[in-house]
Order: sequence, then structure tokens, then C-alpha cells
Amino acid sequence: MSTWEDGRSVRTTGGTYHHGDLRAALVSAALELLEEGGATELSLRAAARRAGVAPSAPYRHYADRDALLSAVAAVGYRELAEYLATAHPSPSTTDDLAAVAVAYVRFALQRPALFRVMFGEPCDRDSGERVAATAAIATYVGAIVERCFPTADPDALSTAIWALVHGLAFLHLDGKLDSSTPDAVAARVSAAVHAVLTVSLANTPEPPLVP
Amino acid sequence: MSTWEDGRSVRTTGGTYHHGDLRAALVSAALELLEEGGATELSLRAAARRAGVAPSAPYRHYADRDALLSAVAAVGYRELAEYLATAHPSPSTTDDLAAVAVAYVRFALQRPALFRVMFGEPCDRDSGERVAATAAIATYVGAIVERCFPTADPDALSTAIWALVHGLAFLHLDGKLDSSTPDAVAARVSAAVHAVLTVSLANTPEPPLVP
DNA sequence: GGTTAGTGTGAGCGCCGTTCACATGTTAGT
DNA sequence: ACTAACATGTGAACGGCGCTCACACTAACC
Repeated sequence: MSTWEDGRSVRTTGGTYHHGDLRAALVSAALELLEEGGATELSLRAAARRAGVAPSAPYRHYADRDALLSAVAAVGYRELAEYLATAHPSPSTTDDLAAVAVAYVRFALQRPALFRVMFGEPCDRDSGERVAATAAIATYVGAIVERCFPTADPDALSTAIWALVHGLAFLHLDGKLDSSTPDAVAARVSAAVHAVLTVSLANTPEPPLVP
Repeated sequence: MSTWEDGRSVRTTGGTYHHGDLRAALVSAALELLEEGGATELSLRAAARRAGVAPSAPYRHYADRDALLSAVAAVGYRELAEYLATAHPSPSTTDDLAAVAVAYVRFALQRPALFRVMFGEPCDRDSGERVAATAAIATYVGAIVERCFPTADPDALSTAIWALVHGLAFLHLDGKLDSSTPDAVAARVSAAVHAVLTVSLANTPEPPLVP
């Protein structure tokens, strides 16, 4: 015993049982590791080390590494949702939409490792937390699109918008698009969103289909 | 010696030196592992095992695991380019563009592990092979966009289009969008592309800015 | 107070990436 | 042709990883 000598006993947030709430402590530890050292540093053992327990302890709370990653991803989704809401409470013009898009990409670039855990890893696609969180994002985007473009096909357009912004995030994240300064990124994202939303049918040989 | 008893000696493609061209053999082995077992199965040791050499041999040709991954990614880029060119040699309408988009997403879903190596991994962003290949993709998309939308801002619109398609690929890959049947995916991609390219300015409160 | 279930421990398995001293085969200089 | 230099592959080793299992402790319940 006496591995930990401080009062890490009862007070951790949302403790569901008596001593220590390791479950939550592991998620925080994992998030810290992610912010500090990127995805490379995130291992079950490292998280356990940081939480002050033996390497095997996490398995009492998470079936395997992927399960912990899913929990981490879930808080990532929540934080992304908050971040977007902060960027604009209820976007209803293309400019508002562009602002939200910029925020989405900024989140990805500010917390690349977390973003990659949320989206880049194939793990536990079907975890309940994950599908719920992504469904929330989808409906959020859907609501925006319906406000901005009431006459368009909401399903197609909202997946398109999400994909556009998501793609911009990943392309910047992977260095396919220059992301040296935040301003340049913001400008590019904004320009891309506006460009795609102002392509007039006049540019195409086909006649416009009135909705 | 006699570790390998077959004729794996001189004939491997593009052999630059005397016996075996391990460099290329490792890439093929890595590609095979990727197709067979996903990203989990891809390790330097496994590739070396499959190539019939000791675990340390690869380090004569690749500085580390990431370097091998970059080489794998490079062939992935080439194959993606071929695949897109096959889908449509010189797209010039929105329908052509949608067809290419569908091909892009289909490639991602047919070879998910390879696609993830190409885009999902943060490794060796600055490897020469990688930047060359992605530059090729960018200019390819740029050419299409210029043919389809001669009056639009080519830079903004082509990054937007690439991001849109790339985002669609990743969202399907990660299960954020249902990808149970190829047809459903193709329909969704096509719809998204068309939706985003037919949003008329009439839907927005702002007056159109003539270019 | 004693049983029982929930939690954490410690040792251990096999795999991984990576390094290093060494062996081998190829090439080049004379 | 002989040797020196070099390029390539070997084998053992290190530490870290995910994961499992038998065991110890501790809280809770009867």
C-alpha cells in the first residue's frame, strides 16, 4: 500500500464508488498525455502510471486500450460541440457557417492528437458513446444547414457541409494544406466554404433545376 | 545462409543492387499485410518476417517504421491517382466530378488501411515522396475544377472540392456515415457533391457578388 | 463477524521498435 | 588476383507495450 500518499481518495469528480474513481482518473490522464506528447505517448500503461496504479489496474474499468480511447474520444466530442457552440450560438448565414467551420478546423489543429483519436482511429466504431456524440454533431450541422438553406435538400447538403469542413480539418492536420499560421488557415477555410456555396449554376452547361 | 531457398534473388522489380532488393520487397510485404489484416498487422518485424529477413535488416533501407510507412503511402498515392484517372480521364462537368468523387471514396473504402496510412498517420509529413504525391493530387483536382467552373476562384474551389471528397471518404471510413452497401455510399457521395454545387445564391440573404 | 464481490498488485507472456557488434557477400583499387 | 572497403543481413539484447492470471486487500452486506 501507500503507493499514493496524497488525498486522492474520495474527492475525484463524479466518483461512483469509494476510493479513487480510477475510471475517470484514467481518462484525464490519457487526455493529459495526449496534449503533452501526442498519440505516441498515449498507452494504457502510461495512463496507469500517471494515475498511480499498476499496469493491470485499468483492465478493471476498460476492456482494452480501445475502450479507454473511446472514452477519451467521447469527451473530445463533447468539447468539440462546446467549442463550436462558443464560436457561434445559432449560425444562420453563410458567414456564420464559415465561422463555425473555422472553429472546427481550429479545434482540430489545436488538439490534433485528440482529434485523431476522435476520428482517425478505427477503434470501437460502434461504442455507444461514440455514435451518440457523432449523431449529435450531425444534427447540429443539420440544424445549421436548414436555417441557412431552407430550400435545399437538407440531408445531402448537411453531410456535404460536414464532410467539407471535416476534410479541411484533416487536410490541414496532415500537412496537405499549409497550416503554418492560424490566420492563413482561417482564411483558407472561410474562402473554401464561401467558394463552394457560391458556385452558381451559370458556370455549368446544364440548365438550373428550380427546386 | 539458405534462409530462403527459393529464387528470391535478382528478379524483384526495379532491383538497384545485387541480391534481392529488400527495399522493394519490404514495401510489397507491408502492402500485403495492410490488405490482409489492417493497420494492426503492419509492423516492421512482420514485414521483415514476410520478406524472409531478420528483424533488424529493414533498418539498412529505412530509418525507422515511419520511413517504411511513407514509402507505402507513396505507392498508395500513385494507385489512387491511377484509380481516379480510370474513373474518368478528364472530367469536365459536375456529373464527371461526382463520378471521380465516388471513385475516391470507393478507393478509401476498398483499401481502408492503406488509405489511413496515406492520410491518417501523422508520420513523416515532410517526406519528399509524400509531398510530391499530394501535390500531384492537388493539381489534378485543380485542373478538373478549372474545366468545370472556369469563372470561379480556382484555388479556393479546388481545395474545397478536395476537402469535401476527402471528408466524405473519412466520414464513411469511420462509420460516421453508413457505408453498408457500395451503392448507398455512391449515391450519398454523388448527392452531396451535387447538393453543394447547386446551392444557389438565392437561398442566402446576401446579394450575389459578381466575379 | 464472516462471506462475497469489487479493486488493485505483481509477475509474466509474446510482440513491438530500435540498436549494436559481428558475419557475409560484392565491389573497387592496384 | 589479392586485398581493402563497403553494402547488406544476422543475432542477441534493451525497454516498452497490450494483455492475462493468480493473488491480496478492502469495502459492503447479511
